[in-house]
Amino acid sequence: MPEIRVYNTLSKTKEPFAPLRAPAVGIYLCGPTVYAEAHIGHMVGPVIFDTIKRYLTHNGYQVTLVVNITDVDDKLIAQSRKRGVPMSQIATEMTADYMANLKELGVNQIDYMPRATDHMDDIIQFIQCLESQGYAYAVDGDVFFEVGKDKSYGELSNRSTDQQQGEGGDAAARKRSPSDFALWKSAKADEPAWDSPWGRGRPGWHIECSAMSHRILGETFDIHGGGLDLMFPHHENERAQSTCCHNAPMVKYWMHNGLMRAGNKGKVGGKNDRDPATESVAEQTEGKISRSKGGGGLAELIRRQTGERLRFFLLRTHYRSTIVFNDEALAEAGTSLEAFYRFFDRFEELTGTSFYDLSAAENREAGAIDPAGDKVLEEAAGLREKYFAAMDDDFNTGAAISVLFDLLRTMNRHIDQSGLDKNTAADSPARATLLSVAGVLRELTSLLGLFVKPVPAAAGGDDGDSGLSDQLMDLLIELRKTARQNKDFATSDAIRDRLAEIGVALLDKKDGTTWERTS
RNA sequence: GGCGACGUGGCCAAGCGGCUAAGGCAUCGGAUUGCAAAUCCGACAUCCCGGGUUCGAAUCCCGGCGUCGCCUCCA
Repeated sequence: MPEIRVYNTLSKTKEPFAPLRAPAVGIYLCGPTVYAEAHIGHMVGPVIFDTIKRYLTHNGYQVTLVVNITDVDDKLIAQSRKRGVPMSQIATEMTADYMANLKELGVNQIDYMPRATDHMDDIIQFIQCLESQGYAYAVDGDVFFEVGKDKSYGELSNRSTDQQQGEGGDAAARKRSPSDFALWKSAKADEPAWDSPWGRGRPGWHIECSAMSHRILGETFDIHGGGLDLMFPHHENERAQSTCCHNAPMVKYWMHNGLMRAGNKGKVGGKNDRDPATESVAEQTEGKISRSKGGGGLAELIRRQTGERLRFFLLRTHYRSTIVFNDEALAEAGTSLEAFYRFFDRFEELTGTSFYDLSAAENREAGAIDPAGDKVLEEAAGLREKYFAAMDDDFNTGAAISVLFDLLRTMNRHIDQSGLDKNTAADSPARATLLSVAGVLRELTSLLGLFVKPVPAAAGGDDGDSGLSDQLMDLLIELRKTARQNKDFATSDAIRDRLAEIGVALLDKKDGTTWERTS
């Protein structure tokens, strides 16, 4: 098995990936607290871990990926009051929004999405486990974790306990130390509540992750992921809870993805002439993206940009680095994606087969190709190696994607140089070579969750009269063809220019002219 | 104040001590095309600054400057 290396936040180094119970791998990714619509930043973790699971699976591992939904929390209660609807309704709505966004981005590798409210028994048992071992104490219906009892507390986020502020408010008086945090919060009269040994109440923020990861993945599991902003206090507290309850390490590898930032890098013309009415959310709020700053509306963003473009945009950069997000950057990602779509068209024209219908290799070994002296295949085999080397190295999707472009060039060059066209014999070696290399591209892009299905036709379609548009276009192309044959280029160019003005591009190719919408 | 990340061509972005510093966007040449588009070929960086370690550093260390994040809710 090839060596995969993973950056572990706990050790601050890349470590060889050696799962506890290979080939089984357990991954727990912190999902959202569902009190508001998701924003683009919420997708970074799901996309990278979806990709990581695809990659590990391809390498022979059997991965269980868990993404939790935290559906009970102070913010949900606040939202519930504000809107005058039950907390559960808000949770249901926002969970649906989150899942719809995941689907649009091609995130389909998640095995479990446990909800905190479905695991109250596990949560209560977990707190009892801590209480019985002296790590937790109850005061007037609240239960707190005593941070001072955990000697390894702070190791993950690299802080000492005397730096901790801990939550203030009315709970402060009941805590033994300011850095202690709530495991269970007693409920006020109008708050959602569950019965517990300490009275009616609800879980604190971190305990649901400890309880649910334990329930599904066990006391110690392989990978725990989440955004960098969760490292403290969330993950530090989770780790303390789980480690103390089980007297065993919680996680072998802690992986944290970088955060996304909104910004105007180009800023030609400065900020003054921006029109808030037409700007995206990202442009309006420079700096950190968060719900409290108005982030959100991801569904709308997806509608404008397509999920694939967003996924590609996220994968272009290494998962641990900060991504500056704005419409220009997204547009650039879209532009570079076009080269693939054009190739897919070209491929289909030449082979009569849709790239999307090619089947990806089952696993890493099965995908290997035998060049048998073919220069083009040798090149492709080398590029495939390069791709895997990049992915083996802490899932370097950015470097891996560069290989995709190399592969594209290899194939286009091969088509150009071999003179392949749609009349080439089906059993010609040049065709076979193209199909082999395309097979590699299919394998490598599937691993990134890219190009799994054709992009929907350009927005603003023809609705009812698409048949008519096609017929009109056929007519215009026919007329222009005649003009060109008569060397009447003034007419042929006029047709093309006028069509361009109304958003239709004509593309003259070897064996005919095609058209497409440009706006 | 404490902790941490980052600074690579016009822009984005790989690189983790040693091949000619990936790839994308943009730009400029060339092939191809009636002209375009697409495609292919080629051009375009010594890596924020200053020291140091080393036979050798974009890559390690120290010191600056700059940007950003966490320390309170946050993917």
